[in-house]
Amino acid sequence: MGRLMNDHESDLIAQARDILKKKFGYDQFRSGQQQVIQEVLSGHDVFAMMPTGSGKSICYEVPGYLLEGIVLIISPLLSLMEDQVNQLREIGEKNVRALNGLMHPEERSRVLAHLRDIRFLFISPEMLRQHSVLTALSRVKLSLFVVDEAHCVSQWGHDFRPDYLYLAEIRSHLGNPACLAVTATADERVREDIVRSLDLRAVNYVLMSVDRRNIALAVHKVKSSEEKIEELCKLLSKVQLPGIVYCAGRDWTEKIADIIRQKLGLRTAFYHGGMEAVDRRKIQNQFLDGQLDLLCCTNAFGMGINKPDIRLVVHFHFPATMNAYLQEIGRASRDGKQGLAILYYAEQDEHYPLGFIDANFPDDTLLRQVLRELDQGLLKLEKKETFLTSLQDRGASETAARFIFENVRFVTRGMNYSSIFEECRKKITERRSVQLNELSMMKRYLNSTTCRRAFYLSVYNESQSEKLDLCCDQCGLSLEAFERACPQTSDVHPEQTLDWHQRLATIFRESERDI
DNA sequence: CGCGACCGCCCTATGGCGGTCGCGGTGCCATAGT
Repeated sequence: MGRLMNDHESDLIAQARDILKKKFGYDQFRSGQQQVIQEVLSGHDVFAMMPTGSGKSICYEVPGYLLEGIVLIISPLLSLMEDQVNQLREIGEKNVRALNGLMHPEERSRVLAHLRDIRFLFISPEMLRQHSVLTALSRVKLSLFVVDEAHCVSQWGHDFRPDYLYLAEIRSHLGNPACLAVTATADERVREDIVRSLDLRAVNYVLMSVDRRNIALAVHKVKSSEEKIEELCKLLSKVQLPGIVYCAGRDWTEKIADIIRQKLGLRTAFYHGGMEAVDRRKIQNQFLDGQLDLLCCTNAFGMGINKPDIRLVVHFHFPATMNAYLQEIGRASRDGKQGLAILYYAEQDEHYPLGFIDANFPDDTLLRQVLRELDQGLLKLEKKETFLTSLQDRGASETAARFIFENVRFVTRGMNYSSIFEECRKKITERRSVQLNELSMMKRYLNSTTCRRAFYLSVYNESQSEKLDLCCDQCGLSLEAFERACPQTSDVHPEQTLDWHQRLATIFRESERDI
């Protein structure tokens, strides 16, 4: 950073620029890319925080052509992997493969048998822990160990997807290739957590601003869900679309999609983790293709989505952390045009995140019971699936069941069960307090009486450079002002919009009658 | 934590009320059994 390049380094960069032109057709690196690539080519561990859409993938793709060996990319979602593989195929790269559980076992073996022909290999953290995979990979040279969407390490590794916490061990087993961790959102605590979990050494940080100056922000405090729906309808008839509505629960995504479709006639769909993979793919594609005006979804939607013209991100319920919030609103207006992020907040909404935090961990009674049964040999860790099912039968969530499994399995023989209990308790208390702290930061944002942007920037140790015209509700932004600055274009269902004004009038007449 | 679904109670009606209980969001992979 700021230091002068030596001859060797400038030579590498010249080569990198050559690849960028030849393979990807770009003349210049975008902000951040060159710095990351330079550090990667010099063999350093790099932590990069770059906004989505800034060309994160170039940062490992270009080095892939200059370094000897395989670029291994750890990717959190199978659908994302699929997209990433296709993108590389589109530029004519044949030596790119994914390795995951959806593949036929035979095909998987074939990939492992011909690793030397591969330049880019996409893989899930779970697959990476398989013996056969690890053995095969340890026999070849890896040029780079990329952790894509690296916030998952911190967000999911400690409970939801524990395999994320084994990446450091795996990397060391694979001869410690240089590591590139990339994400769009990680505050300082999350960054430290990622660096520690991945065991990054002498790490170079490339941190770009998280400020999305073209997204106006607002928090709208209400009393009830009914009021939210009313406000949402009003909003949707005034501002530009397409948009996303984030809800805390699956049921709400379906309910809101229904209401919007009926009341406003907008092309609306819902999306959540309870749906079949094919349906999810279908809805995602429809949204990307511009066949939908609005998508109501849980936090299942969004990772790896790069649709440039999303104009609106609504939070019908607030997310559990500021990182998640930034991640979600950051999906708006990637094309640089003006966008809007509006959050509806009712105090009772807090029960969602509180409930989620609770469901992540076993309660004391279950924990004690399970440990006693393990001690007496009534339960066995050797049969993982049986163990997990047994815990879930007693009311533990899948995550809580796995929490016990992961934390008990490596306990040394000499340890007695009451001290294991205390160890687990300690860990639960720690993790819970981390999550409660993040929630309380989120609540501070919601209740903030100063500039929203200044607040979230301060969470990332940044400060605001200059005042924006369309900043946030605390800086005087009103829906009317926003509407004036960004009038709804009439190409989105004008007849239904008119229809809605008539219906709104009818609703008001009806409610007057009720009073 | 707090919601909504469900149950049982009231004691002669098909409803309303209060208590209890379970659930809630994110996704990999395996393996057993057809």
